[in-house]
Amino acid sequence: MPRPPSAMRRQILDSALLLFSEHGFKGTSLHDIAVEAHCSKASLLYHFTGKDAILTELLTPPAESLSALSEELTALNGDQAVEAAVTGYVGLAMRYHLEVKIIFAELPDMLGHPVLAVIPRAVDQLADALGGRSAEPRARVMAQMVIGGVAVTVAADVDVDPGTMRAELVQGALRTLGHPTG
Amino acid sequence: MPRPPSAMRRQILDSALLLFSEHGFKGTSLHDIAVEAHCSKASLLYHFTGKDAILTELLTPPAESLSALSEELTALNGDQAVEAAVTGYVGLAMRYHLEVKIIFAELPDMLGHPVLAVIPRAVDQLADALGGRSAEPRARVMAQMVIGGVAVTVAADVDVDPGTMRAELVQGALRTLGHPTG
DNA sequence: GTCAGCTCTGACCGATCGGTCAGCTACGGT
DNA sequence: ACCGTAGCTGACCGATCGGTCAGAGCTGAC
Repeated sequence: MPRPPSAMRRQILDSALLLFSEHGFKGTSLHDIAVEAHCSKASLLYHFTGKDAILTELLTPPAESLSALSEELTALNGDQAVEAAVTGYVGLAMRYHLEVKIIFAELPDMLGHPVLAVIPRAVDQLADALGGRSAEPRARVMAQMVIGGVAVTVAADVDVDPGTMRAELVQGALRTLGHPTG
Repeated sequence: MPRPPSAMRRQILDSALLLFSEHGFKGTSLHDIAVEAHCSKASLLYHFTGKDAILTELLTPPAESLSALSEELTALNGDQAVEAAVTGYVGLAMRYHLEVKIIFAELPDMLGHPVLAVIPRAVDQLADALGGRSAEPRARVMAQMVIGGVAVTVAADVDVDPGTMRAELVQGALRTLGHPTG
């Protein structure tokens, strides 16, 4: 039964993303992925060096995007930084909502993963921008609340169209931070 | 090395709570708990019928508290409901922050657990109160954002004293929801 | 002294885990 | 027609998982 030759690799990644986001990384076995992708377990390990390699390939794009965002934010200050941080983070969270779910599902074990090693620093910079470069407890708590709130909301199954979701998340985050909504 | 007789059971629960909150339920083995509690794996299964029974005993108090809160909220409306929901939920989340971490770490698998079967309904009622009994997309998104934001912030290791944390979480949640802070 | 019972343990079990390996099949180049 | 190689697989491996079981050790009642 010849399948289109290069399709299997993509299919494995899609199946793994779905299952990881649904049952967690540790909660998903190679057997589960093989069944979902309609191939054998050995075939997974032909295309990928191991279970970890699948996760790495899935999480690399969002990790790099988050790093890039945090770099851009360092050049901004004040309201500009807050607004850019909010819209940028909301956009990333929505684009990679399944990956976000995987990452947040198994913190802090996930942060030990090499490909995610950049996250703590990126999140720190993000929180710094969200808090308006302030060291006040209020600012730090609110930054954490926004980061977590957006991540969980995006990972949850709220039946709202994406456009509304994005707009409400941005405005909600700005309100949380005590910023006047333009 | 004879230990005070009934101390072991409590010690097992404390060790399990710590490890579950740190590495997740699936990420913690009975061996890990036994090492942390300074006893044998077989001893765990003398005091508890299984790994699940340990989790059940840990999660029952917060689950019952959440149920009780959601019941109280049904009697309130408008601003009263919002304020009671915010302060009640923030208080619960802080009191049971380790348990919250465990629950949020492995959603939705955790929701399949019998002792947590009450949560979806309780959260729905909580979200309803937070959203001011409105069906608007904005209200539902904001309710989810508050629930998730508070949970993640409380589960994270933010170095802020509990009093400040509680006050900021309540005010932040009210701002997120667009409520005037008294 | 001795017996009953609570607490605790080492040894062991089947199941499942991630991963390895030899080999089958199909196909493109020559 | 032949062959090299990419794609894929069943069978198998050691490790670790949650859980079982017979019995050791201690303690209080009589």
